[in-house]
Amino acid sequence: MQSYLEQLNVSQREAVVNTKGPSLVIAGAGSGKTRVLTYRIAHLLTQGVPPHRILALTFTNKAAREMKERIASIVGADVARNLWMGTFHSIFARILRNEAERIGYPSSFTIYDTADSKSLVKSIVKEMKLNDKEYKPGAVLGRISAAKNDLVTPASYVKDQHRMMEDQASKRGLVYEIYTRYMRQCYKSGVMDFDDLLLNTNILFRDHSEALQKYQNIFQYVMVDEYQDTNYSQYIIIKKLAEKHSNICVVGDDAQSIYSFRGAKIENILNFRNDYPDYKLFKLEQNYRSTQTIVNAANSIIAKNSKQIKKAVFSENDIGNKIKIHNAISDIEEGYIVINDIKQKRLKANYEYQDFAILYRTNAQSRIFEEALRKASMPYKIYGGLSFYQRKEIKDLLAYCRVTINPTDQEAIKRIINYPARGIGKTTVEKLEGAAAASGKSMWDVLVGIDNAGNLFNAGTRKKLNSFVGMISGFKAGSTQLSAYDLVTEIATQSGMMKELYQDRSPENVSRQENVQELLNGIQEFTLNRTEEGGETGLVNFLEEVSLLTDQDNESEDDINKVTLMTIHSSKGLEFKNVYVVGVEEGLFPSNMTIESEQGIEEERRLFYVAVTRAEDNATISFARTRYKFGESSFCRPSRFIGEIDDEFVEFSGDQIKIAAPQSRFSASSQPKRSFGSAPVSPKPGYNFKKVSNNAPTGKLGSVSKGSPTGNLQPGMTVEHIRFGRGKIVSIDGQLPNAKATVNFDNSGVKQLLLKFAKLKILG
DNA sequence: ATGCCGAGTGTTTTT
DNA sequence: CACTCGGCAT
Repeated sequence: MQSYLEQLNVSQREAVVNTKGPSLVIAGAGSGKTRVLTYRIAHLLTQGVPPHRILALTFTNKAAREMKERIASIVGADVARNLWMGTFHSIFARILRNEAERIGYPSSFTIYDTADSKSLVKSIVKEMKLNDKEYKPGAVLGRISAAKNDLVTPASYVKDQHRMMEDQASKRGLVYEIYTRYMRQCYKSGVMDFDDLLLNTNILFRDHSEALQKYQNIFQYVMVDEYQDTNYSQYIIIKKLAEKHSNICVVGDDAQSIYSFRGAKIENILNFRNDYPDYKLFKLEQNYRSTQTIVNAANSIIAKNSKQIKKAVFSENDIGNKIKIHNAISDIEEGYIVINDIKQKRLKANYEYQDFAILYRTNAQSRIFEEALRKASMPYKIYGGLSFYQRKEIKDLLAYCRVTINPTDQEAIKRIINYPARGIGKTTVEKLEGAAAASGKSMWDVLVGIDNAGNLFNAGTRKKLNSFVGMISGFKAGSTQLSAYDLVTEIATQSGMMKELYQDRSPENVSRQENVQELLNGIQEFTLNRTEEGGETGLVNFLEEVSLLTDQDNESEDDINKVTLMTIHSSKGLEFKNVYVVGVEEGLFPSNMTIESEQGIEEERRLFYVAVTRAEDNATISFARTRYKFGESSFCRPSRFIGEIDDEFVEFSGDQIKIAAPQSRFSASSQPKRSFGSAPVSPKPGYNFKKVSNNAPTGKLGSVSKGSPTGNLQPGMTVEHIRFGRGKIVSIDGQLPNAKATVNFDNSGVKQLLLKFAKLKILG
């Protein structure tokens, strides 16, 4: 009966059974954090706490799902399913859907993904006639998002001197105005973006105390996973919800706080003791995951950080192997080294493919490993490419669904109003947008009343628009009669999407057809699951789930025994027997974007800590001395982090490279600048230049390079191929590596010569 | 209104 | 390199 308690060590058990009052559980990497959370919930349930009075918040759907399954296996599925357990976003989307009217939203509100948000920002920038070079959608959206996560509304944004100054400094002084319009537009469209789900929950609780009280009463116990990753908005929600019963338990590890870029405040966990002075502290310090060497090495890394909660993570597992550090000549070679190592380990130590993970700082690094794995015919899976839900055909179909549920969803309308092509062009859409903005109505309302819109549109256009409205209204009518599956099937055919996709059997179209079919299957599956759980099965609910899903959430069965490739960020919470941390170079990891500030470096260091602590048996680190960036090869030097691991835990493979201490930030910033070098080349007239890359030379001479690395050319060097501009490679005599030229001092002359020469001789 | 082509530009990380 | 955008041609 109580057997689950016996599976815990002393501190874990303490954390599980002390359920009253505020608790802070500091859980070192691999210390059984999930186990504590699940058992704690199971413990509450066996003590008779009704499941629906427990709120458990996670950051990923995957974490929530796994926890739910584990709890179900202890207390039974029918109890577990009534828990309020899920991601912040999904739980509060659910609450907002119930309470939407209180804050002026339709309960059928739809959710904008990042692409929708960017597109909206873009049209606002355009509408305001601002320079889109300065007001880049991504950057502006970042500012808006940061403001929302700090609960700064447009009105208080203007008064926030710090923000305003930052905006002015980056020549984006009007962000506040864009923010204002953005909010207004979303409100008018009945949509929320990701941040709104949290912001609006805050607004709901701030302005409607009866709503707050309702949920305060329901949630007798509040639990939060990965508390170090909460932002201010989330922090306030939790604080308010837990106020009444004070049974709040937060679990996290300050050493693994890696999401400050999206507003996470490590202070939330550091200051927990100030918020709840009568809190109990539980420290989980025994790591069950990794070898002693890995744990100790990781400790030596994180010790370099200043801000942290003191803890002594230790392992009683085997000592294990030292962390191997590979020094590769190039990024390509790094790929081979890693793949060969996997090959050998797999054979020698009987590992399966799934026991290996390659972790990198940026998604762009995946390609090289992908290629190497493919060449070696090893199975692999990549996380973080464009996910299923971001594919065009899926977004299109989902946009139809969104418009059906919520016709005022403007970005969704814009996406499908002319897809498949029905002769409603850009100008018409712009006029519609203008009319909507001028009248304060939503675009849909303008569309519905199009015949009264004066002579803004000619009769032909009006006819087309009316038929679009008719189609959507038809879908909407169907939405009350048909099951979600039948409705979406209907939408796919009636809209003409199917016809478009089935008009030919090109490979792309076939794959699109399959994707649409997969989405339909997904709806079917969703309906079945929800029916079983007694949940809601409407299309709204499906859309909500889908909007908050990430690609990690749909792993298929045949993806199991494969080598995993992912960013370090997405590896958090996971573990693998063998981990390769690759591209550990200055400028890449730590990223150039972060090295300006100590805070930035500390976060990168935590990221490095996360990477190394994913490993159970072996952690391998590698760096390359040259790497392709922007289509050009450039020199790199090993990351300062490599030098920060205590020597006793590492072992260099091949030449040991001295890891220089980072220099002053001016010189540390990186790779040698590429230079024109002095670049006389003596191509003889008559050579054939052949275009190798997509783009022809622009006429700007970028660099002349020797072999692949671009470096400072010295007189006397032999040049092997020539580039113009960025990534534009021109071969001589049709052969890239064989064309030679010699560098001499005459720089400008050579530029001219090359320029002229290239222009004349380019073929194709 | 749509589509192709060259040119320009940029890389952190993501619920 | 990969992606997007603007311009020009259809």
